[in-house]
Amino acid sequence: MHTIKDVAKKANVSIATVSRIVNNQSGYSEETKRKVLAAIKELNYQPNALARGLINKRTHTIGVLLPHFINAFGMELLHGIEEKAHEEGLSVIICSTDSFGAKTMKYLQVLNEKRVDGVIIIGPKLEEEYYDYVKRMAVPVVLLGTEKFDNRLPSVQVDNRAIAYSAVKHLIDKGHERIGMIAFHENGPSLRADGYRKALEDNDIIFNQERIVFSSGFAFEDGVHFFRKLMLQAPDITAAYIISDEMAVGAITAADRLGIKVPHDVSIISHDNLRVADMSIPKLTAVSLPLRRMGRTAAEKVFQMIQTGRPSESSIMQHEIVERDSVCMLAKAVRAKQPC
Amino acid sequence: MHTIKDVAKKANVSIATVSRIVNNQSGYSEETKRKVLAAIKELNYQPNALARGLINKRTHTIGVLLPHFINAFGMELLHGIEEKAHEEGLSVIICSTDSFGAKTMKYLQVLNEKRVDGVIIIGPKLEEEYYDYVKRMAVPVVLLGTEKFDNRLPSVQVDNRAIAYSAVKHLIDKGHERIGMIAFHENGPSLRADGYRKALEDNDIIFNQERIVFSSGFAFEDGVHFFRKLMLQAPDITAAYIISDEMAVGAITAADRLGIKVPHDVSIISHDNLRVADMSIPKLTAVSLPLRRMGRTAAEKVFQMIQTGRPSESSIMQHEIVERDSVCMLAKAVRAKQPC
DNA sequence: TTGTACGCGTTATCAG
DNA sequence: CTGATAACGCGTACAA
Repeated sequence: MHTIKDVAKKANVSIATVSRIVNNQSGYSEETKRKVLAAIKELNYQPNALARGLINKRTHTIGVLLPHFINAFGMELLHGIEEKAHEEGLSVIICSTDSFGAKTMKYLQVLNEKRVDGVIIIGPKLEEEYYDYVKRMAVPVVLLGTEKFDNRLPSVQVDNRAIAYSAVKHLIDKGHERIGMIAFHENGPSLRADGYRKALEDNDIIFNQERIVFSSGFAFEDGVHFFRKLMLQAPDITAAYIISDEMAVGAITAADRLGIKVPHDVSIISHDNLRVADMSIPKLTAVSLPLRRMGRTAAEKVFQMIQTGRPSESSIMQHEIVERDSVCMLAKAVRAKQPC
Repeated sequence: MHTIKDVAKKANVSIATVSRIVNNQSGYSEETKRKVLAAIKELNYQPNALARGLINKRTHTIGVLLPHFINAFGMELLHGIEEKAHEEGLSVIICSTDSFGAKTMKYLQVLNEKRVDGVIIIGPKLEEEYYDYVKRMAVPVVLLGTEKFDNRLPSVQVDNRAIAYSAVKHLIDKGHERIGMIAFHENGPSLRADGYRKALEDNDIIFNQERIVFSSGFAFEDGVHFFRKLMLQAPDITAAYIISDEMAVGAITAADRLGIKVPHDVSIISHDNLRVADMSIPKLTAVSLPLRRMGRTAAEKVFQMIQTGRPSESSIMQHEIVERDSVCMLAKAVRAKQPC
């Protein structure tokens, strides 16, 4: 591995001159430029980013903390981040912290030692401990998540209350009134459950506690388990809002075993709109989240913050409903005609 | 951000002493150690990895090149890599090169400039250009893939011919003889198609060109498209080997539209055994690849190479067949009893 | 046990 | 236009 010195020697110039040319500043003749470039090519010289970072105080590297690596959800976010980051000349170091555990502080330290230029934290919430640490790191941090948010730090999110509202409203517009929900069990009030309730109230449908069930996860198995529970508690529902695609697929499987036909007997609208939504039978009508773009936006924010030095605004991303085959009109007259 | 100097000053010792303590070498009294540690804690000192890397010539960072970021397949590999790498104190920089394009050389350069300690390249094959470059980088490189392999570099792979053989054999053992296959279209002979053919021959079943169809991708849509094509070309098959889970799910969807019941009319065995395999209806019988472990193994290899300085052996990982509900016995007598 | 001083590969500030 | 030379933050012989 050759250094700038080797190049200087081979080209018969000083290292300062080589540096100028490499960083294309001004102050050299065409002639020397030619010589130096030739030497660089011949020696296959690559500047040492460590030395550069040491002096410039910029590493062109950011760190991404993401819990629950496995699922497609985080994947999409990460993909968006990576894409945008590389466009801006930033490398990304991934730190997968399954279920946001004790490892997180270790990762944060490593990122700090490596002097990353910024950090993106994916996750539903930010532990106080992490917040204190990144604050001391004094580098741009942006939060990327979908649940609560922490307005001490710039973030990119979606409005979960509005999303739930949209989803339930969609069901209502299709003629449903007895609507169930599989929500996520968390400490404190759930924004999604709120949105669900509000949508009902705004449409003069009375809220029934029996029709909402709280899952402990977002996976397929949770879907089959909690859909069964839901149907036991509220057998009269004609539709359900289920907060993840995988769970929705699980629900369809459970329904199948229960002899319930989707959407004929009960319509299902899901959340996220990942690839599976398009692969299930029937295809899932879902609230679509712009995951990829959210990742890109987060990367864009850190980049801006790195450039300007000033904090960025938070962003709420738009969602939309993608209609497919898991929801149908309730009215019997219509049902006959609809390809339900 | 404080430096080793600040610590030295605050503790009234030299930077050499601080350095010794930080890297816990020997040569200092308990007393000074206490003082220094106190100073470190107070100033919240974190060694600068750039400066360290500059002098130690080790960055404790590896790069991972992976094409087709999106799918769950690469995800699992990446997860395994990340897991093991962090266990060994290595950070991982991801470089996503959708469809292994021109960006790859750029990424390689960046990794080189950042002086990563090693590189893992995920992908079906290694372009000559990339090979030349990584060779000049003179850092450990391991290939992680599933198709061909390049014995100039250590790799971790699976034996695709053996896998296809197993899959088809499984079908044969279940009484099937007219077996179709959706293979991947590539330049040159396909290992999987080979294994398929060999399994047939070994069991005295004549190979029929019509029963094999070549897909241009691995996605759901490819599955629906090529399964239809397959059924058109070879309507008499009773089983099929399909080389990706997503495609298999697509095939089931296509079958559904064609009025073909899986596995009742045609059995399906798929490849990879990702999460979807467990989520489809019926659940997919599949050849399971130890993706996560493959990732871990790849990381382990680079780590070993970094430590020892000598090239590692290549590994062929074992596969297994996970029986679920998409394959059933052919014999009619049996079919009645089987939960097919 | 402890401190001094040099080098790692760059960039930037001066002179020339 | 060009070249010494001092940082950047750290590890490590070598000396004390």
